[in-house]
This record gives sequence, C-alpha cells and structure tokens, in this order.
Amino acid sequence: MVSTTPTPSGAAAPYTHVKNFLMEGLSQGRWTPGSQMPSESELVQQFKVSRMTVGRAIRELQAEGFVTRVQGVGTFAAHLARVSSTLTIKDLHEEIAARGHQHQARVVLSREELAVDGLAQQLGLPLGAPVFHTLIVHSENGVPLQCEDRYVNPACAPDYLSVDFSQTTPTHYLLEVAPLWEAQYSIEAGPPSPQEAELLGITPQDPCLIIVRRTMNRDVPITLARLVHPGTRYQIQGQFKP
Amino acid sequence: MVSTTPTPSGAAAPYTHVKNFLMEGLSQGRWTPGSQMPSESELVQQFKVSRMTVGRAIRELQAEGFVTRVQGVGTFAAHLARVSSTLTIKDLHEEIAARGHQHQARVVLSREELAVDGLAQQLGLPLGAPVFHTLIVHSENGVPLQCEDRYVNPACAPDYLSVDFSQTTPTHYLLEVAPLWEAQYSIEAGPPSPQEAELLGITPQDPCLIIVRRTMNRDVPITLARLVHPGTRYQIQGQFKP
DNA sequence: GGAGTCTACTTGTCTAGACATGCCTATGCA
DNA sequence: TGCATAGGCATGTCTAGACAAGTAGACTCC
Repeated sequence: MVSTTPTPSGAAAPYTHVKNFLMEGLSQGRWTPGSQMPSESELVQQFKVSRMTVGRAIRELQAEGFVTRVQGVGTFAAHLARVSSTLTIKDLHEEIAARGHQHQARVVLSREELAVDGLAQQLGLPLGAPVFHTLIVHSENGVPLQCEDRYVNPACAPDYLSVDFSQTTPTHYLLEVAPLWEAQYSIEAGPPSPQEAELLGITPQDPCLIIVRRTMNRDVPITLARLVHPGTRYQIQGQFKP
Repeated sequence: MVSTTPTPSGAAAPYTHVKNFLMEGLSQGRWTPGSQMPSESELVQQFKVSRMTVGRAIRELQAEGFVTRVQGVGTFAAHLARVSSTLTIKDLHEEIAARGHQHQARVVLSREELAVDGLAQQLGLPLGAPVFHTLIVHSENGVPLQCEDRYVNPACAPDYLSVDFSQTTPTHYLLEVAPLWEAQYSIEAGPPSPQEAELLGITPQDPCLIIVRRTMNRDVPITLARLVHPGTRYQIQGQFKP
C-alpha cells in the first residue's frame, strides 16, 4: 500500500490533525510546561499515519516555539515563561494606504555629507567618509505623522540621492536595492528636537514615539534611521502569540 | 538504494545545503522579489537528493517568509516590501535579572472591584461584574521603571489576589494559570497620569512609553494591562529579520 | 560498590515512489 | 474566431522503511 487517501477532499491533511490534537492539548493544559509529550511512535499508532507525517506536525510546533525536542529523550511542552513574542512594524506608506488615506512625503533635505564620529562607526565607514543624508516628513491627509531622519551607506545604494522620495519611500527603495535585511531597533518615548517639533507642527514638550533603526545586509550596514512620531497621533499596534 | 549517507558526521544535513543555497541566492539578489525560483525537480537534479528533502528546505523558507509558493505555478522570491518583522517583549523581572540588577516590586493596590463600562467590555464580562485590580510599581536597583496597572478576569485566575506580587510578577503567575496566550497590544508615547507620575517619581510633563496589552486564551479575555515607563529610563530594544 | 557495556527508546534525517490538486498552454473542434 | 479539453508541470501530501545519533536505565564484571 503506497497511498491510501492523501488529502481527501473535504478533510484537512492528516498532519494538521496531529498538529491540532497537540495544540489543543497544550492549550487546555493537558501537558503542562516542561512535561513530556507523546513520542512519535505513540502518535503513529494513535493516528494510523507514518512517522514522517507525525514528524512534520511536531517539527512545525517546534518551529513555532510550542514544544522543545531533545534527541534521544523526547518532546516536551515548551516553557512559555518569557513573553517573548512578535509584533509587526509596517511600512508607513502601506499603512496609510491601507487605511484608505492620502500619504504625502515632503523632502526637507537630501544631500551628501561627511560622516562624523559616532555615525561613521554605526555605518562601518571611516571617519569623514561621504554618506547620504535625507530628512523627510511623512503626512497622512495633510497631518504630519513621521519625521524620518536617515543616513545611508553610499556603497549599498549609489543612486540613493537621485530617487524621488515624494513618490517612493526610502524603505521601499532600499529593500529593492538590498533585498535581505537584518535590523536592530530601539523604541522609546522622548521629546522631539526643536527642528523636529517645527516640522511636525508640535511643541518641543509634546511626547514623541521615537524609533531608531539600523539595518544591515550580511553584516554590511546599510542605513541608520531615526523615526519621530507625535505621541498623540501615532501608536504601534499588533497582536502576537507566544 | 535506501539510504546513502544521511547526516554524514562532519557535514551538515543535505536539506540545510539546499536551504543555504537558496538563502544565499536571495541575499545576493540572484532572485529578485517576485521572480521565479528553481522548481523542486530542478533542485532534486542539482543536489542529487530526493524531493522530500528539497521540499523541506523550501517549506522552511516559506514558513520564515522568504519565499511564496503557488500550487501549479512555482516558487517565488518573497516581496519583502512590508518590513513586517518580529520584536520581543521580555518579562520585566527577567530583563532586570539578566542585567544582574535587583528587581523590586511595590504593590500599591490589590483588591476586587466592580467592572465599569469599557472595562467590562474589554474583559468580556457583564457590567458590574467583579474584577481583580492590581497596581504595582517595578523598580530596578531602587529606580522606578514601570507602573503596572492591571485588571484580571477572576474566572481565569481565582487566586490572583492571594499571590505575593513582591515575589512573583503577575505576568509570570498568569502564564502558569493560563498557559497559552494571544495578545493585542499598542505602544505609544504620552504623558503619565498624575498618580503614575508620583509613583514613578517624575513630572506629569515627562514623556512616557505606554504599552497597553490585552491577553486572551482561546477567545476568553484574561487580563488588561497598562504599563507605563519613564521615557528617559526605558526603551524597547531588539532585532529582527524580515 | 563502582565502572564499563549493552540495550531499548527517542529524535533526526533521508529515499523512492505515489497520488492529489491547481494552473497554464497548446491543440482540436465548431 | 472562440471555446472546450487534454497534457504538462508545479506544488501538496503521504507511505514504509532505513540508518544515524543521543540518552537513560539495566546488567555484568571486577
């Protein structure tokens, strides 16, 4: 017998059955964190499927962080004590467009500068090396929402300054030029600089949500961005599972 | 021939070879976003492995968001235009402990209240139903770092009020009682309430990082928390890959 | 009693082939 | 010219068995 009923129409795939069975048990506390779960061979007998199928179900749960496996020992319900979880940061342009609103970008500054002390270090460049610098204010239906102060490593995007950023966001352009990213970020609350306050139409006392993000492609720094949002107009939202 | 050299010692597993090959190509821009990538059968010939092995490599890349697949059409390099990515939020106690510092929690308030309008709705309870309410100030080496204002659904954690929160964080306790979570959150910058300002030892004008988080287990609301951090003392940090 | 060995169990990985499903295109017929 | 069908190709999934490697407990020998 080679194939009995793979993906019978109207029914979910067998590996999802196994996966759902395990997920429900975890959710209902049948296996408490750290306790041992059924072995592959037990599930093979219980569900009358091959080991590959059971293995796939468990491996996906492992990838999603719900179980941990130890070779030679067994599968265990994961400790979810740390609420490490995921949240999403969207591209501002898409976010505004998704709300059906109008996105405008005003390019305040776009030029080449020489990297000073800390900046050169962050971008992995020698002191005094040329860097691209843009300052753009993004608005939603005419209301300023973000002040984007960005430095770019010229080696990664030689044509950066010739892009019309009132049409394309720097994020979008850079993703095309250097496709795969890693990023380090920090999110904090703080006051805007006097210039940022003026560009955003707020006072220097108004609290702002500030994201500083450094992105790299294979250990090569690409860009360093400081994104300042008026606290009253912008918040990050999302949802996650542990 | 059933098994040639599975997991030859000293060499990585074949499926990781395939996966790395594809990852490098994506990272170097060999396949630009949206373009078609090699089919499974092409990779089978190229790497001299079975289709299951190639399939696993591609499926993992798909789960990680690097490629998209369409049945009957092919595999394509993912559009990474949306910088949707993950960041982690750690339990404050663990975070402080990881820095080798001292964590103190002062329980300002811990009592049962009757749910008013919006709160009852958020917790899925009838108006006027009893809810647990705690207000705790967390400090690092004596400096107030977070003001945690939390409401809890009594049905999910009947013993909540009898827990000594100077020893255990509510997050930690609730994770034990109700293992699997989903959460909705928002992060914003704003002013603290007068009470929060006093508890944190700051002025009502100081900007704060405010996280509002609602957690649920299988559509049953568990808890609603408002976490207020002084902007000068706290920031969220992390890193992600798209 | 202590140290080494053997065995059973578990996860980790791979193979070769099979059937199912979905999409696209080329072909044939009206 | 227009439409319906058949084939080709891609992914989606499953099977039964195999070898590899790690762990823990039992067992034997000194």
